[in-house]
Amino acid sequence: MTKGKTLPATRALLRTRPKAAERIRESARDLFYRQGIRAVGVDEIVNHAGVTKPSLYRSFPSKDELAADYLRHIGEEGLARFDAVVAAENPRAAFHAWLKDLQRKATRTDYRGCGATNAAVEYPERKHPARKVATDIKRDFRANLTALAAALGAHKPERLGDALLLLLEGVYASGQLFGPAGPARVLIEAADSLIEAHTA
Amino acid sequence: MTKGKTLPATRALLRTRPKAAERIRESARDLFYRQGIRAVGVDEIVNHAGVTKPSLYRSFPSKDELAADYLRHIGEEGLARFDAVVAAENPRAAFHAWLKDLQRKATRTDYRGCGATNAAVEYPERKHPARKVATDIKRDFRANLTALAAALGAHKPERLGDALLLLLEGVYASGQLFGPAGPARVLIEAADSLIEAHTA
DNA sequence: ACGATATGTTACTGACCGGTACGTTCGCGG
DNA sequence: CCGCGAACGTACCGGTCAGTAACATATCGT
Repeated sequence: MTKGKTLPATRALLRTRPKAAERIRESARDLFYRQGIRAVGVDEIVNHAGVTKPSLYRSFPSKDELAADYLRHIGEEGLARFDAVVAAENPRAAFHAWLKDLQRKATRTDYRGCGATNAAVEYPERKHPARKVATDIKRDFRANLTALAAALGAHKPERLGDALLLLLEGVYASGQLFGPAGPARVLIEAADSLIEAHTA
Repeated sequence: MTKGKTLPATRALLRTRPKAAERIRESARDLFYRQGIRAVGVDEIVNHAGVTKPSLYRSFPSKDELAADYLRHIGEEGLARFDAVVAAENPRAAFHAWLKDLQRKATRTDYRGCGATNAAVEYPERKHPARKVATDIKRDFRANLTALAAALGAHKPERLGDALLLLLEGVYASGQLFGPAGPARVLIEAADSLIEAHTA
């Protein structure tokens, strides 16, 4: 015990996420996205994950933080996919493919929009953990759209980026309001019109 | 008592909405919009209205139906305002004014978007009373936008209407995500671009 | 085989949820 | 001024919410 630290390296290595926590994460993602965060209780999450409540609270300090974690995952995934578009050899084509993919998803009957936007709707209070993550995601997304607009040769990248952001948020919202025959069908031609107007 | 009906006219007149119910309606509108429907309990509503819970349940069968009533009010108000735009002498100018007004509201720090869209986010289940009203509102709104697009001389009114719907839903969502400096600032020029592309 | 770490089990808390049985006050017509 | 019904309040219900305490067991590297 003379100033012994009990193997710090081992401790660091064993810090890999255990199995129960990961199951909880996956269940939370599924349930939070499909039903909304407020609509899902922690009991439902642990049942779906096949674990018990104490396991949840050993890995996450609260339901709010679990929701924030769920949103962080959304943010990382979504922003990474968009970074690839911006950095693509042909940004125009890459963006077009990205739009087609979004259009396909947004016209499915069970589409639920953007989890981050939905979370901001559910938690208007700005200091809420989930709300804060959602706001950060959208800030980054907006910056990415500006970068994309620049890569597309826009005269005013911020303004084209914002116009595209309006369009995309519109797809997120209206995709879950109208079904497969919703307004998302005009997404690509509308995006093209905006791009055209900013690059002519 | 010979077949006496006890003054039917008087009864009909006294059927005017009593005071408590109207206070409840107003409180519900305020709280539901600002905080979201799920976030507001019936106790908070009746406290805000200065009445008691039984008064609420005498005028409304359930919280869900009160939420549906709140949305019906939103729908009537919003659709009436938009009908005036479509039927205006100069639809283009009337729509422009409508957009400016929306832009002004959507860039306020406490903006909370469209109550109907928010309700659909909070209640994905399609058979929920609030969700049903929200869906109806959006269906009518979409039809109104198509009518507006026709009045603006669009070659394909449905497609311009849908494009504008995407833009507007985008304003609703991003207005509450970004503050006053949000992407709603490009709303009018984006709408003009879309209209231009469909009327050229 | 050991010790540490991860997980399960059970039961519980206090707060809050939507909703209701029942008593009380008010206003108006006779 | 009485009586009667409409409007409203008091007090409560069972259920569910997020979160926790205490203890038993499983798993794994060494």
